[in-house]
Amino acid sequence: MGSTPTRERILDAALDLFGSRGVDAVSLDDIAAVVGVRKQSVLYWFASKAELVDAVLDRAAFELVAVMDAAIRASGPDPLDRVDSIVCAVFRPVVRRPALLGLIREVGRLDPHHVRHLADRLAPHIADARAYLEQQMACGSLRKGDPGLIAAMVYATVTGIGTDRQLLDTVGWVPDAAGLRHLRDQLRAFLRAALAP
Amino acid sequence: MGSTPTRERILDAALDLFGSRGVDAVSLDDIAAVVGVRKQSVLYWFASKAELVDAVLDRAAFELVAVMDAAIRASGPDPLDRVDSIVCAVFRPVVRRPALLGLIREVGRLDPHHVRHLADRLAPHIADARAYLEQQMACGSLRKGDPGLIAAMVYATVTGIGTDRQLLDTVGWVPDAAGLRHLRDQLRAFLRAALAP
DNA sequence: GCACGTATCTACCGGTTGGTAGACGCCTGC
DNA sequence: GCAGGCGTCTACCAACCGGTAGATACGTGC
Repeated sequence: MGSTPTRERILDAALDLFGSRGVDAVSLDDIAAVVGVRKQSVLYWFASKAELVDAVLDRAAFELVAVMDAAIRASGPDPLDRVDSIVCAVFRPVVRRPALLGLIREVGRLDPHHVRHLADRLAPHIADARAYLEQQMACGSLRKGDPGLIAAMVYATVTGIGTDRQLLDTVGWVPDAAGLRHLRDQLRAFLRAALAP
Repeated sequence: MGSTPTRERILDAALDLFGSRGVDAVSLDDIAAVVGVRKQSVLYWFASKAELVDAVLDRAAFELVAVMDAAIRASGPDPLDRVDSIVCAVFRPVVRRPALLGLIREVGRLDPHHVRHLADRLAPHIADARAYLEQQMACGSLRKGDPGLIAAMVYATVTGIGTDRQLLDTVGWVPDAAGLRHLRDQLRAFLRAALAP
């Protein structure tokens, strides 16, 4: 098939399948079929399904953290603008690949081992975000509140919107290019109103 | 075992297991073991796993809609108070049974058939909520915006908080009785700030 | 030419899955 | 007492799961 190395194509296919259908509902055969290879070749690159799950989680977390870091570095000093630009930056990969957030949301149902694995990798970034929010609240640039909870609510709102497309359909929203921009701007206004001091 | 009829105990156990681990990760044997019966007795009451899934979804949707309806009837005319009392009302069953929202969020990964089944059941309530929001926005009692999206964001925020306990742990929040009240009040303030005109 | 490492394959294994067939006990009406 | 429905059971099945073993093709260095 393509020239991309097999290992990368396996990670790619696994991310999409795990994220959209759930880890337990996807067999190694399913992944192999997408890649155009046999299950045993998947097990050649990843010694077990658990190891593949870890690798996929690593990659998804890395990609999202990279996107958010870039957005933070590119944004101005105002914390509301900063949240705004993070949302915009995260929105693009998320609507292009709904499986990304779907996968992260899967974590809660996996073995505690996977949870710890991902938590360790994200811990420093979460601590940074928390410290930043705390500081901005202290100097009055953000509504006061528990920074951990505020971060959790922003996360919950973004992931909820990003992953529940099918449920969004039931409230009468059909995703097209203009609709996506509209959705993103509504979400930004929603968060801005909730966080302004 | 208990005096509750087997069928009800099966639905109960299935809701908890499906919601916490995911439908595909739960076998009929798992459910039967919790109920204290053999898998074949489960298949006596529900002709197939798909039929059981439908019944469980029906029940969860019915329970949540009933709780929200009661909260709406008990609340005053102010739309912000109404949202507030819905959040409070939903919060209780949700923290007591995290599987409830976990199950509803599972819907997106299931067969389109299940999605349609649930959507049909919820459609009238969603239409009501939408019309109500539209009216309150028109007369200036709520921030203006796409009512479908506003509803979706409220939903996303509540369900995100309700279901991502393990991820919340990673941002440093441990759930106890006082913490739960704290979380609920933060969430109410968050939504109130986001929806106020 | 040949040994070696790499990447993939076919063939298979034990265990588990959702689902079927049929027997067993138990209550109830007659 | 007994016929029949009801609920649960044991026994089984084909399909599928993750994973192992071993063969095959294809370089590449010597």
